[in-house]
Amino acid sequence: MMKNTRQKEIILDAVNHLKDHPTADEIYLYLKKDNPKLSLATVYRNLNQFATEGRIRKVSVPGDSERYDALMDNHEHFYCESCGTILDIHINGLEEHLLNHPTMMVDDYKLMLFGKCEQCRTH
Amino acid sequence: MMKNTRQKEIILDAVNHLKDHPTADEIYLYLKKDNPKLSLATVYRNLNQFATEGRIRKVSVPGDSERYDALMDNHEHFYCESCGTILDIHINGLEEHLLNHPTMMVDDYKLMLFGKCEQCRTH
DNA sequence: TTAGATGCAAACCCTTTGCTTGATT
DNA sequence: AATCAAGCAAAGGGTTTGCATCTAA
Repeated sequence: MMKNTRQKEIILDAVNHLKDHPTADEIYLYLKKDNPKLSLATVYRNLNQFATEGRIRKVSVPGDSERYDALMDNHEHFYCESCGTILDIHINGLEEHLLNHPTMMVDDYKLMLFGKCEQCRTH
Repeated sequence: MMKNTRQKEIILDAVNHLKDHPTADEIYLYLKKDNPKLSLATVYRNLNQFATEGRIRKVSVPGDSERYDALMDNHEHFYCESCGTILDIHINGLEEHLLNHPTMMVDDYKLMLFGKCEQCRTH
């Protein structure tokens, strides 16, 4: 069975606190400041464990590091091609649209939308 | 300007011929049989070039190698979690659904559907 | 006390790059 | 002849793993 460690606690807190879909390395650097002995391997191991347990989610950006998201409700991701920000967005009726394929039994999906965010479009 | 080489020709042919969304390495091994001097770097370089030119498409599977697809029409991908096969599928009205977000200007998207394919469900 | 977690460094895997040689235009 | 591409090997970057030590239960 799983043990509760200080590392697990601060890593999960960090994903919750850094709401911008951080990479493992960003989480590591963020925590390293106050926890100088923390190791990157521990960050990876725990993120993987949390993801397996369904406590957080991985967000893949093609050709880039894996990112982590503590928001577990139903939402999509928008990747801004100018500034690299990942925004959470909602698309009405998408889940039903995707899971109700006539012949395929789809039980999950990963979607990434691309474009320029509001900020980058107007500045 | 770009030069026409035998390597470019056979690599593009291979992606067209191997319709199962092969990885760079699979393409390399497939071609290596008849072209023993072919190098993996050449395969990668040309696949990237073709993708940039819009002649083929990259298909990302989270946590796996990049795959390549010569089919350029509008379709989605279904990843079978049992056998690893990637199937081409069509989802009616999806493009409009995704590109017509009320506030975001979405100009592209990547979608991967997950489940078990017909084969794996019935055997 | 002991199973499980951490830290560290090394290993891994996929992909890209530097450089010399080779081929196309 | 000039330029671009190929081949090879080495480097790169992100992620995982082996192992000794440490810590929660």
